[in-house]
Amino acid sequence: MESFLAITQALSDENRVRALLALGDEEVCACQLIELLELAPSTVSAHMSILKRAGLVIGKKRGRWMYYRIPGKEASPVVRQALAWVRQAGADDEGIQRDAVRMKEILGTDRDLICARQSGRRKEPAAGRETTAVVN
Amino acid sequence: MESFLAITQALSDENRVRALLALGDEEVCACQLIELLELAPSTVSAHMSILKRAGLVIGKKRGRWMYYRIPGKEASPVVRQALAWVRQAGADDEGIQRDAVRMKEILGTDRDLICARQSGRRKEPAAGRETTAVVN
DNA sequence: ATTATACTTCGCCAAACGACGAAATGGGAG
DNA sequence: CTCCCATTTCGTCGTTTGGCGAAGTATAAT
Repeated sequence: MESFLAITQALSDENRVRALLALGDEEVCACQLIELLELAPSTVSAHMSILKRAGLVIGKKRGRWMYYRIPGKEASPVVRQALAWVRQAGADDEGIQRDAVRMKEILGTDRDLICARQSGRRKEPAAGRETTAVVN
Repeated sequence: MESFLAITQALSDENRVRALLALGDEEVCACQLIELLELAPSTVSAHMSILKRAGLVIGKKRGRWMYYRIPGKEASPVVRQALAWVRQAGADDEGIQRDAVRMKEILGTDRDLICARQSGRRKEPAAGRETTAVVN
C-alpha cells in the first residue's frame, strides 16, 4: 500500500506528470526538464526525487549532469501498469502534446546553451546599469 | 489532464483507496463504509465526494441511505484502466485483504443495527444517568 | 406536523505540499 | 589546488488537505 500510495501521490501533481511524460523513451537531463517546466531548479529536483521514490523514474548521474529515464522491465508490475495508464491518459491531452513538441526542440538544442541560458536567468535582476546610485 | 489529476488525487489517500476497494462489486451504504474506516461521517462523506468527482464511484440515494458502487462500462476508459490498476495493486495488499474480510462481516450485519451503533457512538459522553441535573 | 435519523456542508485546526532562494554538495576544468 | 557550475538540501512562506464536531438538509417514522 505504501508503494502504491507513493505512485498515486507522485502522479497527483500536474508538473510531475508533465515531467514524467516528457521523458518519453529518451534519457533527459535535469536542465532540460527545468527548461520545459519553467520552474526553479530546486523545485524540479524535488519533483524528480518524488518520482524516483515512487519508482516511476530512474536517475543516473553522468559527469556534472543528472539524467532521468523511465524504467523498463526492471520496474515492478504495479509501476509498469501505472506507466501504461499515464501514457495512455497523456496521449489524449492537449498540454502533454504541446510539451512533447517543445521537448523535441529542447532535446535538439545544445545542453551547454540551455544551462547557460538558465544561469543567466538566475542572476541579472534586470537590464539596469550597475553603476547607478545605490538605493539607500 | 484535469480529470486525470482528479483520479490520481482521489487515489492518493489511503482511506479513499480502502473505501474504493471495499466496494468490490457490491452496492454499499455510507454507514457501512463509516463502520469499516472508523472515521467521522463527515470525513467519509468528503472522501466519497472526492471519489465521485473523479468518476471512480457512483452514488445513489435510496430512501434515507446513500449507496455507492464502482461504475461498469459507463465509465471512461481512463477511469476503467485506473480501476483495473487499483484492484490489481490492492489484491496483493495485506490491509486491503483484511478490509475485505471485515467488509463481509459488515455487509452481513443488519444496516439498522450498524446505524444505531454509530448513533450511540456519536452521543453518550459516558455511561452517565440521563436523569441527572440539567446542565445550567 | 413533528420528530428522528442518515448524510452533507461549514468552519476550524494541524499537518502536508509546492514553490522559491540561499547555502551545501560533488564533479569537471583551469 | 582552486574555481566553476549543475544539482540537491535546507529553511521559509502561502496554500491545500484531512480530520473533527456543529449546524443544515432531506427523507422516513410517529
